[in-house]
Amino acid sequence: MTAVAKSNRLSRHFSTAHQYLQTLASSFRNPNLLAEDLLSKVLDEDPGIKTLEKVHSKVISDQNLCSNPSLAIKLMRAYSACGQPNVTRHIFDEIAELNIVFFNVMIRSYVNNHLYREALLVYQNLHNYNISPDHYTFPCVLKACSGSGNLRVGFQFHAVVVKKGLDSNLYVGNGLVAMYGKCDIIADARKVLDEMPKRDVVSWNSMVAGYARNGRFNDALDVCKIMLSSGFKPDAGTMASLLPAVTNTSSDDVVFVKYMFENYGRECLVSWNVMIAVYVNNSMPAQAVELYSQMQACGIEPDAITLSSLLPACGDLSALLLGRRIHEYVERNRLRPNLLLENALVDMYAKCGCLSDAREVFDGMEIRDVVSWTSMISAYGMSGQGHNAVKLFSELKDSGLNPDSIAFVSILSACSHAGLLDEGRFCFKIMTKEYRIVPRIEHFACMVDLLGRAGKLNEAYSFVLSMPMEPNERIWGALLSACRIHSNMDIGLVAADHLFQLAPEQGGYYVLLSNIYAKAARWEDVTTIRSIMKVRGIKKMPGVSNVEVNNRVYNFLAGDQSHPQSKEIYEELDVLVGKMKEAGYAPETDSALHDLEEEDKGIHLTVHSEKLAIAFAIISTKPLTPIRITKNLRVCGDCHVAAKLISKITGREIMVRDTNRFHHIQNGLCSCGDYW
DNA sequence: TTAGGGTTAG
Repeated sequence: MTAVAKSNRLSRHFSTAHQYLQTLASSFRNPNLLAEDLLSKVLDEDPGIKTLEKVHSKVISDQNLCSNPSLAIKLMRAYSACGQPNVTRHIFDEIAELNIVFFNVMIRSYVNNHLYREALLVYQNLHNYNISPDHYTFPCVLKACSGSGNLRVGFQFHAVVVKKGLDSNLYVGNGLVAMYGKCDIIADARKVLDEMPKRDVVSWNSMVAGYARNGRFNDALDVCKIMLSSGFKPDAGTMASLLPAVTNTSSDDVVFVKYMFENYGRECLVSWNVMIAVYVNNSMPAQAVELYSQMQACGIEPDAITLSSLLPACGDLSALLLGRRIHEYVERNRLRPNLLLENALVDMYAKCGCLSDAREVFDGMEIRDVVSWTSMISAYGMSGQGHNAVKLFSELKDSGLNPDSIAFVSILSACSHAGLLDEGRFCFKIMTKEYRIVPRIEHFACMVDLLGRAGKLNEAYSFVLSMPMEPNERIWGALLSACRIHSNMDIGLVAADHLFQLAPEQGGYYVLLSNIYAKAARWEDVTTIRSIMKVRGIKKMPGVSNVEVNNRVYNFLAGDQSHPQSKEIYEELDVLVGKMKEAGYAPETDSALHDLEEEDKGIHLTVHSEKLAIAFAIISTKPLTPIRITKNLRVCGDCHVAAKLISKITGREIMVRDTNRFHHIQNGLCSCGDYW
């Protein structure tokens, strides 16, 4: 009986690695059972590190097994799969008679563990043993080149491959296409592909990936079409390859990926994951959530990648109930620890305004990276808890991790929202001096916002003028916004002038300027701006408020009457306004003054989208249930006052997330301290 | 043996 046949026979009797191990002891007593077969089988079954170590010690303790090359190779592979390439190396170094297979396994172990330099050094060592690399060696070392950005060595390998006549090998050709694609030498990748005598789906997908990572969606698409006409069926890998080209892209591109998904991918989890990611990366969170429910209806179980992709959509939509369900699923299916997934959970809770839940996940993490810290810092920042953000930022610095550029955007923004002028200035200083991070325009925008909100308008303006790059819309926007808060006409006009050049179609800036004029009682100028807007056909983006009630997200526009319970909603609002007036509420009836970021001028303030969403939540949920609103524009001053009063009248906690931040409103007070 | 799917700011 051959070894394979014996092994197959054994595998019918012993279905798990655990059973093999249990039988192992008896195998030494029973000469009819070969220890080699048993150990070999255990190693083939993806053993965990503990099982692996047991097998390893058995091998070491037996003279015959110790010199068995097949077991040695399997041990090397298994350690690599457990993320322990150093142990793989240790075994490799002990082998008496090395051959190309040992070298290939060693190189692959390093590459799979991202140790590209080490992999290339092992390749160099081949010459000392007079061993020639083969068609298994090159795909691996080519990957080491692209992984380490070592294009020069990549070119050398290509020359060696041609010299050895290995360029006609499918795997080597695929390796070359992938290497050139990842090193952004797309023309060379294409040349290799075109000259390959034989191609498979991996060849095509590697080319698609090359174009996609260079943002060339149309070329990637053309390759898909050639692939189809050559008789190859795109698969989940094709979709996954396309993904980098389909972020913030046109709706046509999204439609095409959807077509691929519908026709070639509905069977495979990876395709669902890609399609969800495409929706999320193109600001289509509702479609991502919808697709996820279809996926569940099809009986396809999500994995950690599905959920990490979907959680940002929950955050965007403030879909807390779905977010919580996902969290429960993660716990139930033991998907933790998983750094990316846990980071996504922290962020989801933060975006849903659940700071304590976010902190609980953060505190429970075994390993945290700079993304984890940044998510938590910005969670505090968004909620106006600047001091907590500063405290956590200081802990991040002490943790041994280095805050990166994004972490600094978060902390600067947190300082700005909380009016922490000195702390913000300090952070900007250490970013450049201590961490040697070159400030990007985002950092400057945060500083302008910080200085401007705090009333240091001249300093903010000087800061803008001293910037090493051309100020953009965000910079002037932050300055104009600050000028409105502090009624600074001179600087406000300068900022507005730039904004009308940079973004002439953005209605919001015209409104901000008209607010400044109105506050200065320059009514003629207010009228002029209104007429300019009318003549140019400039409209404000309509305000939309979302509220999650009974597992569904409802949208409201200003003056919305489309909801089936519209009559009850307006009746409730009337009752509330009555009570609010008793409590001293006076609507800001002067349109120019309250016209911050709000909806259509023709509609009365009481029917702003936030108010409708609040009234709907009140009649649809049990008393004292917290209300969570998400708005696509900044909350207007009148709605802020109204929400505070409603929280006092109804005893409800009201959380409003607008484009900038959170307002946690309770018992008549807001977490922003009216600083926003 | 080869490709390919995930998290953070503004």
